Amino acid sequence: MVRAGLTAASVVRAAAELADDLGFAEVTASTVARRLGVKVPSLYSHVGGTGDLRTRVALLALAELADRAALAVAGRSGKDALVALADSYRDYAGEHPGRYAATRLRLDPETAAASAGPRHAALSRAILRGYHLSDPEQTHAVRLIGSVIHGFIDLESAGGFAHSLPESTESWHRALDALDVALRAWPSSLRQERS
Amino acid sequence: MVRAGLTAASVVRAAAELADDLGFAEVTASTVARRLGVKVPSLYSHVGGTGDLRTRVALLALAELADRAALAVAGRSGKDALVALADSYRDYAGEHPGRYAATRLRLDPETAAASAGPRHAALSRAILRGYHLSDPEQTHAVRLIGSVIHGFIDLESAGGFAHSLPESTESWHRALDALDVALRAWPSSLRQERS
DNA sequence: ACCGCTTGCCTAAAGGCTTTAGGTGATTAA
DNA sequence: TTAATCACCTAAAGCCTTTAGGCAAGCGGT
Repeated sequence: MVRAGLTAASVVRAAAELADDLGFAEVTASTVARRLGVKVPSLYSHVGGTGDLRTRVALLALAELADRAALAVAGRSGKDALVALADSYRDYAGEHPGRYAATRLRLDPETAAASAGPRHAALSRAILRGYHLSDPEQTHAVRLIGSVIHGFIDLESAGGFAHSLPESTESWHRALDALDVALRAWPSSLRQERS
Repeated sequence: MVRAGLTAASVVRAAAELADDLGFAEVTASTVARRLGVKVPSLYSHVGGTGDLRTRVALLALAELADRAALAVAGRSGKDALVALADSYRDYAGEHPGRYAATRLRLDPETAAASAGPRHAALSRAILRGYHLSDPEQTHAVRLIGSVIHGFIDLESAGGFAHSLPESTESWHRALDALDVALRAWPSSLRQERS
């Protein structure tokens, strides 16, 4: 009997590839074992089961994405940095749809705190250095940036913009232009205005 | 043997309630049958199975949400209309988290076209009457509005903003203020600018 | 080189979910 | 009242998850 040489890492890698190929929902002990050419119970020595497997893929994706985003933002500022950050997310989602979907798995607070999640928040905050917002307003702005980026990618990947002109990439550029405008003219004091 | 009086509609209603209580992922033939006090195979006369059940919940939610949104927007214009539309989405997601999650189930194109989905798009477009954008720019703007609203609600419901000040409702108001600013100063010709 | 120990991967088995087939009793209409 | 319909049932097959326990591959010590 030739041993397959499984490790926790190799199992998770296979799960991540499977997620990208077939969708994150297809990541189960069963499908991963099949892909590895191994019987299902063999996974249980390396990984806790289907739930644990998904969590590990999420942590992997979060970390990979944070690495990419950090690299993209390094050496840029202002709108340049904003666009680089946003593009790194969208590109990652395009290349690794399953991993990106994994990114939004609900993690328990303890796991979330130990994940790369906080690095993502820190990157958004760093970008805002170019926009000169007060500290509490920065938090609101971080949330807006996250909403636009995540919301667009999610709708796009769900096929919301598919097969309808104009190109969704064009809309993406417009959304980032608009976000940049909004951040520069941050409306913290305009709350009372009527249109 | 007392008959339970199931109909397709009553089964879907039970499924929707179950989604709101336990999460959309818990909607299965099994859990719904349990909630209805009925054996699993009994559902198959009324509904096609787990997949069909989820699709029907999605269609129900899409229709309910479109009704609410249309009511909210009626008689308003400009920023008022934008805020009313956005709030109707967020309020619905708050009251019916499972149904809202169902809203983002991938439907096959035919089903999607027959759903209330197009009404949602039409509502966003209607709102933009107050912002005087050219037709192709309207499409970009519709996508941005969807991204901000959906992205925020999704991150909020995933617990992304939980337990960290300031209040997420405050951020929501800021995001809509910023969106209003962005729509009024729509950057269709500023694409070349550097920050 | 051999021997024993660790441990990786296996088979077996229990329990749950999905879905189809076919039966039985409750309701309805002649 | 009785016959027909149909709502809900039991039975059964197949897949997935997870635990328990076995066998043999490959390592460390001699």
